[in-house]
Amino acid sequence: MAKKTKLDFDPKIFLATVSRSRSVSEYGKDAVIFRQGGTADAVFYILKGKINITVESKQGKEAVVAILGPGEFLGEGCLIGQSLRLATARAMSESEVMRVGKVEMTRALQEEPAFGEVFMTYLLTHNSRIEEDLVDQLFNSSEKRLARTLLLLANFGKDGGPQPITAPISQETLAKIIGTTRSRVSHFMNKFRKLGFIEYNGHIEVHSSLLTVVLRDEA
Amino acid sequence: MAKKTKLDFDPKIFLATVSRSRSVSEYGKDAVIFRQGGTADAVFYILKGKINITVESKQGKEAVVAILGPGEFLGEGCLIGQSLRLATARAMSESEVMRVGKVEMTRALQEEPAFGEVFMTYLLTHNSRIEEDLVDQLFNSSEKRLARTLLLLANFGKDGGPQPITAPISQETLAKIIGTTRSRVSHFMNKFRKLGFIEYNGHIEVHSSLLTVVLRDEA
DNA sequence: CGAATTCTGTTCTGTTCTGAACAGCCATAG
DNA sequence: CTATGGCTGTTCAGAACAGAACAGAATTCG
Repeated sequence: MAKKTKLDFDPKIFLATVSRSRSVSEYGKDAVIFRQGGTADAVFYILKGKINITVESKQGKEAVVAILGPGEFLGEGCLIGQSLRLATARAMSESEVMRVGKVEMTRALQEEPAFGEVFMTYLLTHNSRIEEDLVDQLFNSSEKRLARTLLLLANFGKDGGPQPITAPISQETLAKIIGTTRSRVSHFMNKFRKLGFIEYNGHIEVHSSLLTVVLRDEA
Repeated sequence: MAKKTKLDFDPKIFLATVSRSRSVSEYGKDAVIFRQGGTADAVFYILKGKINITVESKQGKEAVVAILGPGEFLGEGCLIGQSLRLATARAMSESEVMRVGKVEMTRALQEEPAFGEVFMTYLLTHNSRIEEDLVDQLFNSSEKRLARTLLLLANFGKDGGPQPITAPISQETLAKIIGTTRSRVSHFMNKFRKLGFIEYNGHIEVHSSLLTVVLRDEA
C-alpha cells in the first residue's frame, strides 16, 4: 500500500481505544446490520466489504443514500439523540463490521483525542460527500448523475485509477442511487456502452472517457 | 428562553476556548463571507443572523445548499484539506460572524474537549439535515419539497411553533433551494395560499395545515 | 415625483421523466 | 430437461418539469 488516506487508518487504534462494549461480526450478502425504525443504540465501523444505506418512503419507494466501505462509520445518528434508525444498512457483499455501543462510543470520543480526530475526519468527509450528492441532484440530469455515480463506484480519482466495480450492482440499485427509474438507467447504460465509455457483462468496467459525460456543459 | 438546544450554547465558551486568531465581523444583507473558488483557510461561527450557502455550477446555475443560523458553523471543509471554497456564503440579513483561523480551529478541537463536543454535535446534526434534504430530493415532487422547505424555514417543530419567516426570501431563492424554476414556485405558492396553508404580502406566514401537503401519500 | 429595478403572476412549448408493461436472457433448482 | 425467478432491453402514454416570455405590482432611487 503506497499511499494512506485519512480514513484508511489502522483499525488497531480503534481496537485499542474502544475496549469495552464492542464486537466484530460478519455479514453475508444482503444481510441487514440495522433496519429503518429499529432501535438506534450503537455505532458501526466497517473493517471489510461494502455497506448499502437505504431509506424507504411511506409510499414504499426506496432510495440509496450512501454506499460505505472499509474505514467508514455508520449509525452515528444515535449520538445526537436519534433513538430510531432513519435508514437501513445492508451488506452488499461479504463484510466485517465492528459494533460499538452508544455509551462506549461517547466515552471514547470524549476521552481519546486520537480517536475523536479520526471520527471527526470521517464526519467532515462524509458531510462533504453528501453535499456533493445534493448539488449533483439539484444541478444535473439523470444521465450525468448516472455517469458520476459509476465513476465514484469505480473509485475514479483514487490510487490505481478506475477499477472494475467489484460488488454486483443491478440497474435497480443504480436507479435507487440516482433517483430515477430502472428503464432510464438501462437506456443510459446502453448509450454509454455504445459510445465506448463503459463495458459490462457480469461486472461493470468504467473507462475514463465516461468523464466527458460529466464534464461537457453544452448540449 | 425556556429550552436550550444543543447548538444554542453560550458563545462565551467559544470565546474563552478560542482565544487567538479569531475576530468578529458584521455583515450587511447580501454581503459575502467567502466566495466559491476563494482560499479556504478559516472556519466561521454564526452569532447572529442568517447565512445562505450557495453553489454555482459551470453552466451558471445556482443552488442553495443550506441556510444557517446562530450557533452553526460554516467553512469547515478546510479542516479536511479543502484548499478552495466549494460554495459561497452570503448574509441574508444583518449578521454577526466570528472567524477562526484554520490552525487555531484545529488546535482548539484537539485540546478543548468541550469545544470538540460542540463542534461534533453540529457536524452530526448538519449531516443529518443534509441527508434529509437528499432524501427529500430523491423522493418528493417540487410541490412537497416547497412545502417542506417553508415549514423548515418557519422553524416548524421547534420551540414556539411555526413563526413568520423573518428573512425576506424571494421565490427565486426558494426555487434555488428546492431545485426548480421560479414559475413553478410561484404556481405552488398561490396554490398553498388559495388553500389557506400560507399567507404572504411582505413576509411569509406558514400555517401548520401546510403539513398536509407533506404528509398525504396518495394523489 | 417619475424612472428604474426587482419581484410576482401567468402562459406557453418542448423536453425530460415516470410507471407500467412485455419479451428476451441467463442462472439455478427441481 | 423444463420451469422459475431475477435481471435486462425496449416501448409508450401521460405527468412533471424547464426555460423563456411578458405584463403588472411593488420597491428603490435619483
